[in-house]
Amino acid sequence: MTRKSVARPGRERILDAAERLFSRRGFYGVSLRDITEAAGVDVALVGYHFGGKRALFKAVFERRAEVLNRERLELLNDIRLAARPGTPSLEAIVHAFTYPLLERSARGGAGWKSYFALIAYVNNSPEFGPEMMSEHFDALVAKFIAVLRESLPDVPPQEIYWGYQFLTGALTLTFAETGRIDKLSGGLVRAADLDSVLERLAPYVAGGFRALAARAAAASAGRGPKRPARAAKAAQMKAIPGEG
Amino acid sequence: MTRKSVARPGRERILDAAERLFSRRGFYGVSLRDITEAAGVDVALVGYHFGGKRALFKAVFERRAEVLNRERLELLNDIRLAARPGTPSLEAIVHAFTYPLLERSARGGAGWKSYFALIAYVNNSPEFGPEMMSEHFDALVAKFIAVLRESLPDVPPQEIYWGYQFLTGALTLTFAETGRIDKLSGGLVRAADLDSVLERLAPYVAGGFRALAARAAAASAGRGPKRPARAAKAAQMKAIPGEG
DNA sequence: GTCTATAGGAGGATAGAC
DNA sequence: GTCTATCCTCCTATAGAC
Repeated sequence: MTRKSVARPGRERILDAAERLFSRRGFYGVSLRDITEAAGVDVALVGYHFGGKRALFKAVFERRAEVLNRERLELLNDIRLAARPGTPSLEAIVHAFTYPLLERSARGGAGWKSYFALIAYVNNSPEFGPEMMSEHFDALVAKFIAVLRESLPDVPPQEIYWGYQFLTGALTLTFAETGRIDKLSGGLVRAADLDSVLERLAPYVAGGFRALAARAAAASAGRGPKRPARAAKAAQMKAIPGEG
Repeated sequence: MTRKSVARPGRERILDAAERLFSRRGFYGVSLRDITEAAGVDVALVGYHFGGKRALFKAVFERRAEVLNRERLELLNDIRLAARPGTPSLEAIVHAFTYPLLERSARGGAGWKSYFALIAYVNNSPEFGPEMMSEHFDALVAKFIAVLRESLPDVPPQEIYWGYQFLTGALTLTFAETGRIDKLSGGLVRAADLDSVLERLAPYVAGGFRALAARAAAASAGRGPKRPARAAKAAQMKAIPGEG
């Protein structure tokens, strides 16, 4: 018991502060001075530990990614075994995909909370999104999509990808916790109430997938019901003057 | 015909350039010098026309908001009249909510394309989201939610708000067009293919709302099926050392 | 590992000429 | 409405002492 409750070393304090600040104002909205001041260390330490600002940003993003992926993969395997010889329900698949994230955002502490807000920022960023999200999460996402396809064998793969895209959009906006829904609902619903999200996101998304499956089946059965008739008025788009 | 095809005035060129750049790198990722250089005007003009960088940002956001709201409200009224004496389908409501946006992002030109990417940025931003989105869109959103409630009279209002939250998350990630889904699907699905989104988002979301309705009905009928059993393994959360 | 000091540039804003 | 010129702050990065 030579070093019980050692002070958190500078490197970790920088990561913590960077995580918190990047998640609120993005990569460019935070200076190294902001971060190191919040961390209580000197600016020069960023160069020493990480090399530069961008490298620090990536380090923050990577720190918690693998923990999550391991846990999500375990859950996915659990439900596959439990469903044998059949396949897991859509609800179970989406639950396994989202539960480790929502659970940690809800009860993992402030660091995790910030981390998921950062995920929301990155996932919606044209600059960082494709590169950073793909690098750390696409391998796992591909596994989930494979299981979704097993559970929806007659559904064209495009439908699964679109369904996943809508899922990840809904999920990441939830992580952002901007509080807009609080205001909109007059306080009836709170963005921070992730237990409510946990109860609802899986059925919502499963319902969405089933609707896409039905739509695809109808569309392939001869000319089925296509898109809803567009109101004629919508076609008259008053462009801003001078814009093509 | 005294001034046919006048050169676009400086003020508009600044707005155009700012819209494009802000949508790609966010508020802090773009300097006034970046913007005015792209617009081909001097930096000082931003001060003259808008007052400052933040005011410019708000001006960009506001420029196209009311055009959209007017059109969406017209569509909403159209479908309400068409459905009389009943209420519109969930699909029709979601379609009216999203069609004007997706249509302009797809075929409104580069300015509109950037604008919706900017919406994605703002909607997911803890700093700008609640204030800017609420100010310009909440009045309209409240009207849509009212119609959703009419169409789902037995569903608790919280469910409608959650369903809306998931909808707006899916929609805004679509606007971001980061291209991640292109890579993930091996090119089978393209983020820029908004016609495919237009065909799928309304049924997906409608299916989601119906699933939330069913869940709420089951939950209120005595202790119905609660959340899926949490895999025990998920509880063991290996925290990062030192984090509470 | 941590700090001091500083280089060297980029940032937003604005006064004032035209 | 537009540009020139300039102020002063803030930025990232790094060399070097401890």
